Amino acid sequence: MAIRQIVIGQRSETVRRANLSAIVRELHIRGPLSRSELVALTGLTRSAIRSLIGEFVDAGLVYEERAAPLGTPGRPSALVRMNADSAVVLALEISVDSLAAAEVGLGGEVLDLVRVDRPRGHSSVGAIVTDLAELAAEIRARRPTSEPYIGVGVAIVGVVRRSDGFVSMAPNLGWRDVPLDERLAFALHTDAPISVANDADLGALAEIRRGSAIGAEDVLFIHGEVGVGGGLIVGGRPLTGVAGYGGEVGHIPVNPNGLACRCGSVGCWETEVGEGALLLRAGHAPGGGRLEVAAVLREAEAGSPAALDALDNVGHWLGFGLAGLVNIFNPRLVILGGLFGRIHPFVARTIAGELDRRALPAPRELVRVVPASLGVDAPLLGAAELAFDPLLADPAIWLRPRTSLPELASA
Amino acid sequence: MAIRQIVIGQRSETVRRANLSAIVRELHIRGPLSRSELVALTGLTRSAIRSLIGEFVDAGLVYEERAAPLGTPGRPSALVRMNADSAVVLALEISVDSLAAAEVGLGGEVLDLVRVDRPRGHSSVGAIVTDLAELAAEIRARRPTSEPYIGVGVAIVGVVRRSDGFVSMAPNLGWRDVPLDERLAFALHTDAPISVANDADLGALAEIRRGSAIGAEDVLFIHGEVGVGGGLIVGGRPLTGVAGYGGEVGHIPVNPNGLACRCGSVGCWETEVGEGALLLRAGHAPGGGRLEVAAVLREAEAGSPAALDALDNVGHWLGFGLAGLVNIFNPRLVILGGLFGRIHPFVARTIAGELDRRALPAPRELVRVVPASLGVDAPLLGAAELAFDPLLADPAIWLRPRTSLPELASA
DNA sequence: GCACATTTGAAAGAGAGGAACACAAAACCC
DNA sequence: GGGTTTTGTGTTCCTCTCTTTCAAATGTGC
Repeated sequence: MAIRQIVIGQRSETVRRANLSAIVRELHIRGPLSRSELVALTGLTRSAIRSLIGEFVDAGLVYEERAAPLGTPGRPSALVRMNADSAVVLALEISVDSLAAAEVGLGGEVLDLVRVDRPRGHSSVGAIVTDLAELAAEIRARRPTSEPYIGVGVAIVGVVRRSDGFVSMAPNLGWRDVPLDERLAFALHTDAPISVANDADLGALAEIRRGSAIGAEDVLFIHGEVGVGGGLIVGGRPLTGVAGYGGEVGHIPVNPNGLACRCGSVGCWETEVGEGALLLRAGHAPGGGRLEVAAVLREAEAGSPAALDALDNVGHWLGFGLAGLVNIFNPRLVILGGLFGRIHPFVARTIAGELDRRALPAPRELVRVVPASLGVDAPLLGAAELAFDPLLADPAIWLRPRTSLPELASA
Repeated sequence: MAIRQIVIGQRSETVRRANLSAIVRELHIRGPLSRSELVALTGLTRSAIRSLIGEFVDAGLVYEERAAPLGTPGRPSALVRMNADSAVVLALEISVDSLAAAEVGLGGEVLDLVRVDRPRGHSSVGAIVTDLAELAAEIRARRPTSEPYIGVGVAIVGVVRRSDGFVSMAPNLGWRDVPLDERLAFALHTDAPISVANDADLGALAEIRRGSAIGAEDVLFIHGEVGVGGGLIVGGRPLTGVAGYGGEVGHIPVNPNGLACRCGSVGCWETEVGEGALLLRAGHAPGGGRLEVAAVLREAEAGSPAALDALDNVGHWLGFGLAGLVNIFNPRLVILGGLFGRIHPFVARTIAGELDRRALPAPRELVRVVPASLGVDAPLLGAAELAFDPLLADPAIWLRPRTSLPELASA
């Protein structure tokens, strides 16, 4: 019988897992909720909610607090609130010009956050891993308890294989084929599972969980920096592709007569809309970084024709590429992050014009283009969310082994 | 409490539905299976499979037949086989130059199929609906039983809103904003649910269910004809976008200096790779249709430089666009359908070259480009699959009301 | 203070799959 | 050709999880 198991049959246990997961997910994303709100959200009965919440309370992941009366008739419902300290993750970010680390508690509370500048250009894996470990140690030292992290999430400017956190390529750092998860596990002295993903993918995750795209199922997060990254949410799930390399929108060919791209191709989108293109056209040093971009924006505000022309040109190409993406994905929302978020006020009209001209009417009408709402920390917060995913997907695992967690008041 | 139900809590009934669905799905897609193969596939126990199969047998959807010994030791297992006549759908197709109708039974057996040529160019909705109804009546008349169809699926060259089968735009027919489902329901005199979708989307569905992409989770089906359509499968599910307009790859802008496209934009992919572009460059009448394309292919085989150049040019632009799509989607498979399937032998090398040059190494390595395996009927077969979807998703509904179905031998 | 609305708590009930055992049928081995 | 091995079936009882039901608790509004 040459047949492998593909479909997994469901059992009662599956139901329990799904329901526990739904409750944790709602609490984690929406914040404190009353039992009856949970009843409304999940469609389960009060009894079921009651018993499931009871288990979370016993495990210390959640506590209930007496709610202030809301002015509505009926017995007031106690608020169910996540215990941020009961499950904490470490989030790390390797960006073009900074490194960051944060500790985030269940429910999304940022307990601590450190970001340090990093010189642009190539760095050895060892150096960056060491720097990150130092940041992590700094945060760890400030932490009162000694509970281990339940997971580590890492955002990196680079192409990452999702299954195992293998960094296939990170041109901004000069990396190729780096098993980053292993290196970090060693440097951080941790057994916690380490998940690595592309920074734009994680920015998108953060935006749909905590930013301007909450609840949206079809979202394109386009992150501009030196290069262009894309975090694409399709039907509520991140587009990973067959090996996790999906979403590399920066290297869509858009201009057959364009410039050589560092990826080896010619006329990629990022050669037309990346930071370098903007600075060059505005008459600034193309390697200038964020400060130089800020200068261009100041000049544009002051009315400098060169700066305005450069922004207009980038806006044109941004719209050109976005039109194709809108036709392909029919998204509800396009979120512009990083550089694109900063220049949004200057390019919004140009982009809208290109979309009007080049996108099909039906998808065009439905899409809105907005700047990212989480700022520079979006990928870092997304890394935290990534680290929480196993807990959100199957909370039952966390309910059994841990019986004694820091106990907090429960009324 | 301003909260709407979003997550749906699971109950035992959900489990039952999921397991019934898994069984029907496997039988529908893989064909007859023994009980023990179903056990292996689903991970359920024999008792569970036994009782679920028993219900299907009672309902007449499935029957068991004594298996011939297979030469392996052990007691031979009875084969569980779908009863094709127990649930039949009607599939319809409105293509650029043909109309088709088919009757397909549960399990995918094509019971009857008719295809008639259609003059290219604009046609009124009424005329086409009438023609389709006639085809359907013809098939219906040949049918021995009078059981109603469980559903109707329609494939159409056009942009379709998935939720209700509203045809937003069909440039090949000259249609805008047509409520095709309503028109067909009236013309066919049927109460059966009617689902309408884009032909390329349905071609993709057929390819992952019955064609060359069985089991693949990330597939791009690119269908060339007068225009270019895309059926994109992401993570095993069709990419629909927020309103079902997703997958319109034909109108990705690829050439800023290109020709005006009938969509109103300039330099869309389909202006470079569509049938018109091929014929024009090969020195044929651009409106010539399939016969003219066949002529070009014969000339190319005979070594005509003009034909070869035209094919090479189309191959170049095909690869150019595909490179971007491969970078975005990181697919396992790109399937070329329609015109692109026919010219595949002539353009495969050119496409591969463009991909090598323009796609990122990581996704490039993982993708294969193949011609469609189902030929012209792919969208029609996909329409049938679309009509089966409700049954596959929740077979329980079909188990209760129908107690008397045509009974077939069960040993 | 009383009617009403809403939530809580606990016990009994129902639906679904799992585990274990006895039995059946075919191929293999000597 | 008979016993052994292997694979599959039928049946019964058990467990898990959510639902149902009823009584009690705790508010609001008049």
